Amino acid sequence: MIFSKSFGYALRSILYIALLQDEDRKIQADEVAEKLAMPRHFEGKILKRLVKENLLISAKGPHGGFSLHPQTLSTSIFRVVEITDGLTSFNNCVLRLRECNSEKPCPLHDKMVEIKMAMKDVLEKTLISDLLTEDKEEFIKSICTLDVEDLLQKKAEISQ
Amino acid sequence: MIFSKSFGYALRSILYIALLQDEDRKIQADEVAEKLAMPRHFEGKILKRLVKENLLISAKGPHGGFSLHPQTLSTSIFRVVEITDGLTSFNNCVLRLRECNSEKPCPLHDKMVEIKMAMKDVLEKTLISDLLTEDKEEFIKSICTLDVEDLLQKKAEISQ
DNA sequence: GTTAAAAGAGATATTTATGTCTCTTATGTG
DNA sequence: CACATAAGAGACATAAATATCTCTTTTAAC
Repeated sequence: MIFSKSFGYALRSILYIALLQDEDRKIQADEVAEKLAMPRHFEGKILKRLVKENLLISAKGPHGGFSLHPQTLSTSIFRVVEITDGLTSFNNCVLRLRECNSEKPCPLHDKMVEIKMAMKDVLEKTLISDLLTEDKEEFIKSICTLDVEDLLQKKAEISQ
Repeated sequence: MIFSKSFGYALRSILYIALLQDEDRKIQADEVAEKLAMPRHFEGKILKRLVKENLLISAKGPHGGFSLHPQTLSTSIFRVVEITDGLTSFNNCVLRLRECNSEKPCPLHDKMVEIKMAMKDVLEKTLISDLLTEDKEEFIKSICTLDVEDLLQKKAEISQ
């Protein structure tokens, strides 16, 4: 796969929190894990990392949980890839040759530079905010495996 | 990484064999492994697979070894990726959501289709023959970690 | 047909990514 | 301050990719 499974977990978590957070309500790791069908503690580590990287803000204790860092909506997908997968895909030779560069290119070098640049370009230009849509219900369906009705209802209950 | 380590081994092996094979001389797995610094038996499995997929031809016994299947020069890199890595990168959602498609797209779907198509296009249009150059010596340097002089000399000794 | 060379095949080992479990730390609330 | 809640952290487990080892099969050459 192009990106790790962790990347999928990270991005979906961010989007879920972006959509369902509220001034009155932070999102708990338990909820994210359950609603998005992720392994609870594995996801916990990813969220921790996202906090460390200033994409999320966390709060311990009762009514604690996660919320988006203010600047996260204008953060690129490329940044998320960087955090979960690192930049080796973009910086290193696909044939994994140490001495491959524009001076001493491997046979695939030029073709791959073309592909990588195109990919990087799309990822850098796509912001978290670009991925959110108006239709919350449809959106949540698109990143959840579970039914969404009780979920939106739950949010309504809490935020009122 | 975009492609597996196996892909690198496979492609480099094919290119090495393409370059150094001769009507008089097949290339042994031992030689490929040594010259391209690959783990001998892991590479053996990859070569076996390439034989099964009709990219290489093998011969057992003394003076046996591997040679290119006639059509391999006009085979695309995409085919090699398909053999070593499968097509999941191209066919599946990067967020690994089962129900992601053009009807019910995940938030990244359209962007990724764009990226994947661009990548697939380059890979399909790039043939093994496109990667080979006239300058054999430089070429071998570009896919080997070792010095090439004694290697070309060896070939000269054998093929005369 | 014996022998040596080389691929093929299967068992096992290691590494990396992913997943689970348990305990600790911090904090809001009564 | 006591307590419950939720994140954080570290030990341990499993799965998948990569790597190694040993044995078997095929075949050319004598």
